[in-house]
Amino acid sequence: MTHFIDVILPIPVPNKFTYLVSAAEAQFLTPGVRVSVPFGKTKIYTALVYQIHNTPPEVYEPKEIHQILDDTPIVTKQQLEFWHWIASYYMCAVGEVMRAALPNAFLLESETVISGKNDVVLKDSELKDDEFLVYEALQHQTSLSIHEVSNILDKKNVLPVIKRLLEKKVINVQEEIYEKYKPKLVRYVKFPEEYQSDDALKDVLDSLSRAPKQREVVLSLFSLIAKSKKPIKVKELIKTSQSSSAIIKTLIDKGVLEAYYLQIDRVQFTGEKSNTSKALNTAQETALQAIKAGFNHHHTVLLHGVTSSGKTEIYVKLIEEQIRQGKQVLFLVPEIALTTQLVNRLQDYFGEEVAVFHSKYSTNERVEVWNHVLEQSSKAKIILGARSSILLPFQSLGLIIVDEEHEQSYKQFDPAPRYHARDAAVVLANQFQAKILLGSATPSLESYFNAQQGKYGLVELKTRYNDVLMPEIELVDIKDKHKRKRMTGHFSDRLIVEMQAALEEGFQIILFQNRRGFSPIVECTTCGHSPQCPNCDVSLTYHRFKGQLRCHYCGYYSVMPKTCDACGSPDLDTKGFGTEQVAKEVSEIFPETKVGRMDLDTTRGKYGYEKIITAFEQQEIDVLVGTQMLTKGLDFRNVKLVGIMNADNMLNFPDFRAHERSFQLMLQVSGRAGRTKERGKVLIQTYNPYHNILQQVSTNTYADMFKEQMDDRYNFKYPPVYRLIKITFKHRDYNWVNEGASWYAKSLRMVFKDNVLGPEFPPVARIRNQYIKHVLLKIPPKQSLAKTKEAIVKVNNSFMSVKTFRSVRVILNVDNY
DNA sequence: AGCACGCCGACT
DNA sequence: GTCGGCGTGCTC
Repeated sequence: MTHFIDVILPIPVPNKFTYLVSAAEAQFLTPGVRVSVPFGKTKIYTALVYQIHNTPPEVYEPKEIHQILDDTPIVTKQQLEFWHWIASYYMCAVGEVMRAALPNAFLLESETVISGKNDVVLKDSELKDDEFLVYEALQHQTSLSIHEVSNILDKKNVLPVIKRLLEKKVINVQEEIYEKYKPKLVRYVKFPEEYQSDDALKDVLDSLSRAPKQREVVLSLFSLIAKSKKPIKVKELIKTSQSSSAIIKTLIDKGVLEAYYLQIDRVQFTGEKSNTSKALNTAQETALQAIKAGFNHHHTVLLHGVTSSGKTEIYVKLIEEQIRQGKQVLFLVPEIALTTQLVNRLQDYFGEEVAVFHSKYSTNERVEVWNHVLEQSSKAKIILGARSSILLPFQSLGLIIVDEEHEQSYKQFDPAPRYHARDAAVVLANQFQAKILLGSATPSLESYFNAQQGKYGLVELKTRYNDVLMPEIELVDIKDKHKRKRMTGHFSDRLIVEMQAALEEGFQIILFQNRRGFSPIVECTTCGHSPQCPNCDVSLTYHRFKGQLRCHYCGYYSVMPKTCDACGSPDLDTKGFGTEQVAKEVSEIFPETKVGRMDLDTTRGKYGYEKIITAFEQQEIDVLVGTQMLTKGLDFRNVKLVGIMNADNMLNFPDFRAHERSFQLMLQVSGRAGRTKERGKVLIQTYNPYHNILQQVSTNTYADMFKEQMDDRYNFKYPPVYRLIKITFKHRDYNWVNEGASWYAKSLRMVFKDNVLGPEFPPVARIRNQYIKHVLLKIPPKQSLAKTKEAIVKVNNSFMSVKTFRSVRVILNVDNY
């Protein structure tokens, strides 16, 4: 009988691929094991075994696999099932989910390597210049990668040269694959067997009598060993004996010392765990009991707890319970880089049982966390991570916590799979029969709606921890202030007075402006021209610090012109304002204060963000100006005043969730004020203080906001009432995008009638020289999702079979909000 | 996604 | 006349 395996390849094609295996291989292989397989004419790819069977494919001759890469599965059955759910729900290929899930180091790639044949002797004249260079290089090196060849020849396309060399039988070509994960090894030293007795040691010391430094090292090692049984690191020995690695090397070469290596984890927890979690106050205890009760009827419970109500302590209690039962816990956070404080707190309670996982980790670090989770190691009982951590190989998941569940960053936008980690986590939890808790001070409408519909349990926590009062929120009418000339730059007299007071009392201030840069656009006062990005349809943003105009979409920049490009007039005006300008104005109004800025520009480096946070925590900064980064669950003790510079630009954003978002953003920023005894104050500057959302923010009435927004969503058929799928078309050619999108929309309309919106150009219709058009599909509450997606796939297939449209990129985005 | 194959302009 | 550019189509 012949044996075959179906494998998943990490590429965006919908189908699986079938390979031929021997009986022995079939016996050995299980789903979830990696194999390397030949694919296409030359390449070798890493594939994942999906199933083993005996049905030969009908229309093609399968290839044999290249090699088996694992003894045991690195991906669990549950993961494979979950991947398929993601692929089908979010309309992408399983291969794309695989690519997103597996740490890069698991995906071995082949590299074409060429080597010289030593028996050929050629006359120079037989080779062209390029060929000769390669030939010569191979006389010195045994092998060269394609990349190295291209460096030698200093050009991109070297394949023709290699082809010619191959034809002239000067070289051999082969594909090499290599393991990417490298365990981290640390060098240790010990005395070799023969020197371990005291007598032998004495001899050694005598022999080193004329090498005092070396003698010193031997004595140091001896005393270190006497002190503890632990292995001695080379580093440690160098330090205690005050020697150098050269001296140690000499001793090792002499055979007096012996070096050996041990594998260690890259990510290690070094602190102490305090072992006891904090006792809960009455409100928290009530909430905890309510959550537990909720779990009796629902898999999912939504915890709506106001800012600084102590949600984390409740989470900790729930986690403890799961750990006691030997279960794994997944703690999802919006962006891990912004939650250093939370990591520290959890490690205080759980020590090394907490594993952190996020995209900024190096690929080797990710492999280690992956393996810990897979092996149910004690080092990964609690996984704290950003959205991609739902893709880890859990074995015994008992609880998922989704903190700040309203956060947008749970939704993946650009490469597929475009999944929403919160929603996918609900499915994942169900798969494990685990519980899932969604927590937020400002729940998303969809979660609150689900709770109201009885799909989720709901627990509300309305008092702040330690009975701190909610901050007092004041709306400042800047239209009126402008009229009465009470504005200094972008600061109203009210804001200045409050800032003055807070600074005098020694408190810190946070100013929120949801726009980076100095001022968004530059405009010529004579002709009205403003400089545009050459690659995108946007005006460039002025960044004063570097004297640059920059594009926030593609990264293009140019120097700030002295005169208008269009008419040559020197009168260039700046319109609107960003964080940089706010910071500058603060230093002008309060010259004595130290101002810090937190936005994408200032937090770019790996630790850029932490530096600013620490500086603010240690009160080296008095006033912190920032974008929405400021809202991410930071806990600053000494902030009394929060100023929102301009509420209107958020409210007027063209998106059906602009109001919901503004409410969330403003309340989250407000929550940064007055986290200790002193009651905090929030000033919101706006042109329209009578806007309902602002009223709801100022009275902190989530219920009103929810009711009013839900009315809109019913009326205008938006989520959570209707579901949305956004279809994006991209191409370099304007006409192709137009025609493609229209054709597609027309086909969809045949099935879905009025529930198809567009095609429409987005506000920025060209990014990186690609034109963009959107079609939006609204799905009524009772319409089957599966059927809808089938119909879309059908339309998509006929679209792809039209030759002229094929090069238009089509992106399907399910739940694109 | 790669990557090979295949068709057109700017250079020896 | 070739080299090298990029546009199309397939991969078990």
